[in-house]
Amino acid sequence: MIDLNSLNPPQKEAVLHTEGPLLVLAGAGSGKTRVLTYRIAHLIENGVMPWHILAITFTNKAAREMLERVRKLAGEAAEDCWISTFHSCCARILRRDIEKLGYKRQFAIYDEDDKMSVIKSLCKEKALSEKEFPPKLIRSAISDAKNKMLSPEDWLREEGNSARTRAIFEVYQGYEHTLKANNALDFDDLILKTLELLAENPPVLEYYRDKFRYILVDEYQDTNLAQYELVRLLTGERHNLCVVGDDDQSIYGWRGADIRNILEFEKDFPDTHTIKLEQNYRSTGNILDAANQVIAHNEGRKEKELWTEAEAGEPITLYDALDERDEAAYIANMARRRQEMGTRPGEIAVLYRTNGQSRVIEEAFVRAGETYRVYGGLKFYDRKEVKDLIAYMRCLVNPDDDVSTRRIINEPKRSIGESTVERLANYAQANEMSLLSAALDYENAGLTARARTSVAMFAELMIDLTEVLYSGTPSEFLQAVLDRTGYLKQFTEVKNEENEARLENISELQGAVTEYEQQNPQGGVTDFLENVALVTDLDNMNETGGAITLMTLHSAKGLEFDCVFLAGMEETIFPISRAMFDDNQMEEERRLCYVGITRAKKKLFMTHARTRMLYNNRQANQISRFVSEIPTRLIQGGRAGGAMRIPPAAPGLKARQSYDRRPAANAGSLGIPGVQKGFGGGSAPAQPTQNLFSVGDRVMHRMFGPGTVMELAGTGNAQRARIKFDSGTERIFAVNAAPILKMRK
DNA sequence: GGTCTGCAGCTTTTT
DNA sequence: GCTGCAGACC
Repeated sequence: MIDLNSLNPPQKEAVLHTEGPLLVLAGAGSGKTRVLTYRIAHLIENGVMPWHILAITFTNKAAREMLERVRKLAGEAAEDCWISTFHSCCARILRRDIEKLGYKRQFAIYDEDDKMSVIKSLCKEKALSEKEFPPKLIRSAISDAKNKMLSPEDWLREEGNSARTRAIFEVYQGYEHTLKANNALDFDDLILKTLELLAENPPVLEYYRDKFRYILVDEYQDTNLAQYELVRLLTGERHNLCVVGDDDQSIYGWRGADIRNILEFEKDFPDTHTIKLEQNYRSTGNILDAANQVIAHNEGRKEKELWTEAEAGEPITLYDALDERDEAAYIANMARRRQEMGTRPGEIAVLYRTNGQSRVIEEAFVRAGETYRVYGGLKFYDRKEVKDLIAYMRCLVNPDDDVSTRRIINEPKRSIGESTVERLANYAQANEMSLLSAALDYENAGLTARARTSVAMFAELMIDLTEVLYSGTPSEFLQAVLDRTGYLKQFTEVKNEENEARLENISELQGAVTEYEQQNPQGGVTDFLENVALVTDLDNMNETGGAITLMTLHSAKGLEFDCVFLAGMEETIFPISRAMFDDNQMEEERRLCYVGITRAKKKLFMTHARTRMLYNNRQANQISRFVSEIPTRLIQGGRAGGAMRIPPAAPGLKARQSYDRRPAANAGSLGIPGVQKGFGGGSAPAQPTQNLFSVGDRVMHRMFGPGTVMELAGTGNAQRARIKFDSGTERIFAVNAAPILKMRK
């Protein structure tokens, strides 16, 4: 029996209001997941069959967590609910019935890379220059169009017919043809094709409408038009739809998420009951206050103000770092300090705007001997050797998949070059067959004698492997691929670090396949591949357990930690430069900041660096406007304490030190009271004994900006330098005390 | 057909 | 500073 008394009145209301459309506007940390899980458990307890419940979340991680929590409340019955992401849910529906749309059941799911290669080859075919039509731009145009449910023709109509749009239109059209011919869907198609399937097949629609009598959608603010339509279609007349969201946490506008879906829900479902959850149970007062203040700078939001009964707690700590390495060292140091104060490492997170920022922070953690875990970034399944092996699996499961066939036809090298592939491709096109079929038909494909031999061997190999595919388990199949292609040979012949790493990745892939097999005994290679495409990277990671978490602000959504670091609080980093001139994008950045702040339960650190290496360029950024939007009363003064000085990188660390570092005294103020200063105000001893500067060196000074060393006197700690700044000013400094950085030439 | 080298472009964020 | 690609050379 679940106990509803642990819920506050609006939460309880949301759980009990089971019939009819329900909109729950749930601020950050207001117990949204709690409401959803209790609601599901409550439904089950009141006689709703679990298989009549569909709960959609935004990430796999969230889905798993929700399932876990429902299981705790409702027991085994939870297993019979569908709790999944939009994309997995659609893939599941499509695996069953996609043949009705003229696809085959073993359809492939294309990732961004696959899409790119399709687009690039189409551009080539149509002789479009990559300068004038960057494939990336075309890719996003196509994705935008799909998110808005526009066919190529619709899109052209909307955009207007010009030479330019016409060209993109043709690529879009060709792209659709190619994917269909390859029996492949991209991420957007998963939603669109499901919609199509349901819209065109009344019995199928009826089946799912009857099946899903209660639908719940989490993170509703992040749904796009297609997803919204899908939900609406599935809901049917029953209208037992409960959506939970927070317009202030909409951070996927760039992916087609349409905030209007939440703002206009009440219009779309006139009998909607709306409940607001405004009491925050997560953060202490100061953190919540800061979050409220920041988000208040946005316009066009649903008015709400989070409040808490919790005490004010610790103030927010802002650290003013000299550069990104100082910032990283500070974070590592403070993370250590918090642990000494009793915080478990799994309760600490470092959040940043772009994945690229993680590297320096990782290096600092390595140096500090800290265990950490990076989410996102370069994904396991993106590594070349892993992709190659996956491509073997893909093209044997789905022989229409020319993209995968192309990838492995000469991998490892088997003397099938560009021209041979082109010949095969032409033959395939002329005979409306797949590239793989053309290879199997090598005798008639018009190849040179030499090429014919190579292709014949390839064809043999593929036939062999197909047999294993149908007779063996996925892991046996992968083993066969490795054995019979000689794929490993290229990495075992020469022993070096890189090859070791690749071999390790391959073992890891084998491990992943085996693990998948154990967890899904009835699953075949097709299921494994679907898992690879949809469940990707981080979801497969074990519980954060004992490690500090590093991730982007985007992936942090929905999570919470006792102690959070927001790194890189600088203009052009966060907010990111491209949002500077677009009000909508700027508001989205601000929402992202709001998301970041509200991840913290007890302690929030913000850091920014005065100069930062970006694109091989050292730049000095202003402190982020978001920091200035937080009242100074919430921000702590005081010192960082221990010296932050970083020893030179150990040789094995691969850390790049691009300039020499001096301890700084009397760090300047940025006009924000109580800002902690870099290097603990010069408490670190000046270490080097040899001269750091020489005449002609370019340097950067806190206040005076860039300049050139004109003259030097003395050595070591006593060295003084006359510096002429670009602004015209000339000064003499005691080198080891002045806030000067030597810049790389 | 394979391999090496030098250069351009690049980083938002993710299912 | 890294990656991917084009062009040159074997």
